[in-house]
Amino acid sequence: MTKLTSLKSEKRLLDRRAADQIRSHILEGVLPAGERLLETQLSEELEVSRGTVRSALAQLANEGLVQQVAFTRWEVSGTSTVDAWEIYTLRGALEGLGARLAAANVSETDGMRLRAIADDLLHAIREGRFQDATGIDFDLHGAIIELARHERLAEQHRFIVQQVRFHMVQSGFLPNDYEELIAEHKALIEAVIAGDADRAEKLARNHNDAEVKLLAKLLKQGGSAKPIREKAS
Amino acid sequence: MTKLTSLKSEKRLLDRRAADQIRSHILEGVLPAGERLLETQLSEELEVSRGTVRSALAQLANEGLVQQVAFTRWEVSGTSTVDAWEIYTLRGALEGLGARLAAANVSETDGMRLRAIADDLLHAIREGRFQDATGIDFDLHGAIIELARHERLAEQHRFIVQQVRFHMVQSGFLPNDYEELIAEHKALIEAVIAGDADRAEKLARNHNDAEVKLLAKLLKQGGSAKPIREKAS
DNA sequence: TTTTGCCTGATTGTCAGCAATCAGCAAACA
DNA sequence: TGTTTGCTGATTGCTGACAATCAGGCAAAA
Repeated sequence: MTKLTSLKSEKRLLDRRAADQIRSHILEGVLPAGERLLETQLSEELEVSRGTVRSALAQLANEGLVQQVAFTRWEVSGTSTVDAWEIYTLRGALEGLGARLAAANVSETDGMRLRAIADDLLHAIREGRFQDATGIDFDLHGAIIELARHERLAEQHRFIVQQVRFHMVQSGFLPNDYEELIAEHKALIEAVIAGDADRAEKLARNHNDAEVKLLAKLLKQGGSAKPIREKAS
Repeated sequence: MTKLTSLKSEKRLLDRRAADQIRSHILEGVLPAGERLLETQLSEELEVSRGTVRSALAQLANEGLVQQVAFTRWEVSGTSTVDAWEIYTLRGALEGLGARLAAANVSETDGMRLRAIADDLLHAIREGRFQDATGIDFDLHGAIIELARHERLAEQHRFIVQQVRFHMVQSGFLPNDYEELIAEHKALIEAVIAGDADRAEKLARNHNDAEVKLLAKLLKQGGSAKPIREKAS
């Protein structure tokens, strides 16, 4: 007899599924920043009522992917340089805590798992599959956070990773030095596996430093609050 | 002609106001953990439709104050020792980042403002107004976060502070050494004012250490997942 | 006595329609 | 010609009613 699994997760409610679909479209760049979202139109396309769409949009607003102007409009949010700076600094703090806790919890099988993911990442980069590499990168950080066994931290981390993806889609941002990326990851997971909490935290926090410093520099220069177009044509 | 002010903030939408009311009741302990919430009953008491109540409950679920079992029930969430450990560790990480950034931004007037709030706190404690003191304590930490000029951090901080309040209400927790509390606050704000980012971060992170260590100890001993009653009588 | 199946009242999930509000345009006016 | 004012179509906010689902009780079968 194969292991049975709860059906609860399958039987997702309509509003959740509607949110899933709209979210995918946003994170794949089909719906660009500033794009207006009409409740009626969405309800027709998704074949659900307007109330259900409203509930879905409210969820996405909580995730920061859309924003509403009361009585007027829903639109896809835009991410500015300031937003990017916020996202990466917050990510550093969260992953720092995660790495610290992970180092305290890590088992031998956990360590093997981390090394396996890092290996996948290495291969993806070596073979030029950069799209895959980005996904595996997130997986690796997610795996470390999982080891922290901290539900709220995991929740916040999922949120911030989604924000990172959101910003990457909108800005077309990609890592520019894959060799350094690999080296940093290797050092981080080895520190976690060694149980060196201080070092693991420091490495996790510094992992985004290149981006944060670049963004801070941009802010000092231009201070352009919202370079991404705010209104759809 | 007196200065006019925007009505936008007043004219809050019905579902937001409904959420505000229910939230107050929960955070004041009127609605204890595990208390069942009926959409129909709430809609009658608040004199709004069930749909509006649903929207309000969805917001509170996002804030972690209530939880729903699909097709079955809404209830006020309970906070366990594990939850408390999560809340305080997360708080440390967030306030650490906040203090670091605040130290980089702080102006002279900011410093005076912080010292004034710390003074209020001192007086409240000396005069035995411990209820007020708790509020001023949160204000002080909020003021530091504000100096970080980091909208997402501020948002997360508001969330985690609400969780702290939620847990305090449910567990009846209160600080036990006010003298140490005062000393720690004083050291923290002086480090921020001095612009010593490293020290400010360290102090902010260690501020919760006493609680975190106590909670970690409790977890190692009992490991009671959910001591707060799960179901209402 | 225990298990199984069914039924029922209660509660949540979804829908379609009415009410409130707004942005933009056009007419009236200075 | 530039500005104000009132109108209008479009869109969101809210409501009441119907559909889907569930927990618990009761009775028949094992």
